Amino acid sequence: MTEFTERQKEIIETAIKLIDEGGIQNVTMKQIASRLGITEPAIYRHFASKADILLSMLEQFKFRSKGHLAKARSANVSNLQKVETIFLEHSGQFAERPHMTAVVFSEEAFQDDPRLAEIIFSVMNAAHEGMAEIITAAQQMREIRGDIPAEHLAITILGTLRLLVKRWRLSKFGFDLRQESQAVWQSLKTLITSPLN
Amino acid sequence: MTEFTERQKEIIETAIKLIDEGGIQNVTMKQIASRLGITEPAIYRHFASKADILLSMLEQFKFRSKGHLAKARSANVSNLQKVETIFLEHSGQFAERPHMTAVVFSEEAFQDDPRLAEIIFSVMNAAHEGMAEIITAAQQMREIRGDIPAEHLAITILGTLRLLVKRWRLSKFGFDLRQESQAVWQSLKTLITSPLN
Amino acid sequence: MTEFTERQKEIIETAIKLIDEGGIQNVTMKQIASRLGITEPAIYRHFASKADILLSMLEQFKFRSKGHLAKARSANVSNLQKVETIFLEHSGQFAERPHMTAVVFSEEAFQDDPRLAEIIFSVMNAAHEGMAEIITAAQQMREIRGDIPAEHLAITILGTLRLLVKRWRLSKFGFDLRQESQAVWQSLKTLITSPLN
Amino acid sequence: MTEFTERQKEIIETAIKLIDEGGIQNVTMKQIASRLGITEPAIYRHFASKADILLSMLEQFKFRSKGHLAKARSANVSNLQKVETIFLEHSGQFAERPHMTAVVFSEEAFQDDPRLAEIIFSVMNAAHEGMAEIITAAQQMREIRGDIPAEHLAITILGTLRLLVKRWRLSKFGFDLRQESQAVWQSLKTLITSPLN
DNA sequence: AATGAATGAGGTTTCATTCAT
DNA sequence: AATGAATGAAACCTCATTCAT
Repeated sequence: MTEFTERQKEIIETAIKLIDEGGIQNVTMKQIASRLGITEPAIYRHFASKADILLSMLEQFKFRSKGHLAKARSANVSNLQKVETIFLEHSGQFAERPHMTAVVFSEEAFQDDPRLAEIIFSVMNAAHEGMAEIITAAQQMREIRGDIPAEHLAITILGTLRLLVKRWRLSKFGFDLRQESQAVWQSLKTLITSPLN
Repeated sequence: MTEFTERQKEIIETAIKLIDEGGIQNVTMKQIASRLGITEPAIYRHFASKADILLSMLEQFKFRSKGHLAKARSANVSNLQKVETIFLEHSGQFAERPHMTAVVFSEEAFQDDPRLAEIIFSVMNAAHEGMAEIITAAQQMREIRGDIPAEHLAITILGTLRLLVKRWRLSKFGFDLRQESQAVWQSLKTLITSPLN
Repeated sequence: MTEFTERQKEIIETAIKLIDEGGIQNVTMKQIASRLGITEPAIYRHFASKADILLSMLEQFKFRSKGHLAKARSANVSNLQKVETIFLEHSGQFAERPHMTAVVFSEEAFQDDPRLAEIIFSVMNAAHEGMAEIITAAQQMREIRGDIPAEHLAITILGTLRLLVKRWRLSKFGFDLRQESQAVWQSLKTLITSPLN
Repeated sequence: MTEFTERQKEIIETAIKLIDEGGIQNVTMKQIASRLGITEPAIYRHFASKADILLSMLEQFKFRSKGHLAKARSANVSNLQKVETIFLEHSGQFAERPHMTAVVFSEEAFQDDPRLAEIIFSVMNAAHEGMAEIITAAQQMREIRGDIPAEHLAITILGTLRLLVKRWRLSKFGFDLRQESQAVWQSLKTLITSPLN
């Protein structure tokens, strides 16, 4: 939605990297400035405040997440495949930008600022609701087993994804996330499709 | 393991509450002191540093987690029931001490201190390995379906638990965690036990 | 004296308004620029420095004050009427440009810059001396009572004017300054003309 | 009313001196600290914020002003003498603490902060109303001429006092304020007592 | 076991100003 | 005549910690 200037993108990117390296506490105006080779006040030409930087960062993340979800939903494939797409594209997004995992799991640190907390909340909710909806449809089409509430399956699938990414991060990106996601997805698929009854 | 004095327990408890209320950034010596009605230097009579407080907090958490795991494993019940016990007791532990959920999800904030990060890592690992081990045994006893790697099932079960607790927290403890855990567990059980083939 | 370009006049006017709204501390290059819809560096095309803006503002004020004083003195009327003219024209000047009252009462804020302080000092002195001179003449002509030093009467008259304007300002311009000045002047006139002895 | 510790008194005193020397803009935490030979953070042990320092300063001033007014009013003397007492004690207060004049005339700079502005406003109002009340009583007792509204006389007397003090300050305390106040008061007394009619 | 006073390091932000364009 | 990007200095304030008592 919002357009960012080159410098703004650089600043956001730097903030993400800093979170990755040392958590939210590591994101200081001084650090951002020194990484970009400018002084602290210079940052204020591009963002009104530090909170604005984080806000923009999360909004960008929200925007992308929404995009992935919308794309998956509108695809002309079976509902089961939509679930697969969401699962794999989501993990693919992280595989591409490993730093970003730090942001997602720093959620708790954003609970401080209501505006930031709201974004986190809405992203999680959108993912959950979107997923539950597709699963419900899949169950009606008998693509996914119907003996388990869609809500529960949504939690299970997203929870699995999250923990997988978290473990990848804790291992310091020590395995191939894409490959592992594929394997885990096969297991999830087996779980949720049999028995079809 | 380690014994704590009354004051130390109070301090740790206060730190947990502060994390709950405003994240790690909310945990300052000033806040802790004012909550306990003492001055900041007084805290140093009980802990050598702030890091030590957090360390003790996490060690306590680790100690309890280990206890639950060990208890579940040594119980004289089926392996499937052991998994159930771990799942339900874990969520029960959170239901009893809602503040604690904040600590678990603040993991990321501990990553900059190697000692703290290590504890987080080992708790998560122990849970994962313990779970995988029990699942493997269950699969051999044909209590849990064998067509899916135990590793994946462990991630799915623990991931589901984590996300459920996270959602409980985000909802500001707006639903009955114990009840919901029971329901979700029934779904998980259905998923992992059928088809037995 | 000095001629100002249109932009310069706008800048000075804006500075006055800003002082009115939030005191001297509110006068920043950023504020001035944003009010005029230009950028900060643009201001430097019109004034060499911020101090120069304030200096021009005060010089303009000094110029006008001098004008009023000179006009009153050269008028072909009684000395008492000259005093009246100064009193009423001065308050009329404020009634017309209420913002300006803020500048007069921010005098103190100008004391750290010697150039600014000098202007304030000379304006006040000119008013005082001019007033005292006219009063002395009036006393010689027996238009104003002679039992009180002209110096003291000057302080009383100017002090009354100042406090009246100050009260008008504190009341947020809540009464009609012109009308009130007329009334107060009648009282002052009564005070200084009787007994003539 | 409020009791201050020794350090708090020192800090307030330092702030007053700093205002005296370079206006409100000169009052910085760094300046205060360096004058007291301590570091900036140390100040925060004694006052929660810079605004609190100024607030305390003004409250102290308000407290003293109220005291002088109350004392004058309750004295067992004629109303005219009460007016005299207020006039002379007020100027005496300044003569004793010349720095304080800077604070009074920096009023405008306090308009920024509503809490500070409120104090200034209430001090001025109390002085005005107290004065007007006493003058009214004096007029009823025929101690002060009755042909002029008490309100106007109050403005004239207080305005004279203010301008006198202001001139003393602008002259860099170049004359004896007490002596001059005495002289000016004699003039004022002559003005407001004759003719008694 | 606790306090009062203080500190060094560092946080975010604002300010007047400069410079290349 | 004006802008976009930047800067050095300085503002207020917070943090974990220390030390004498």
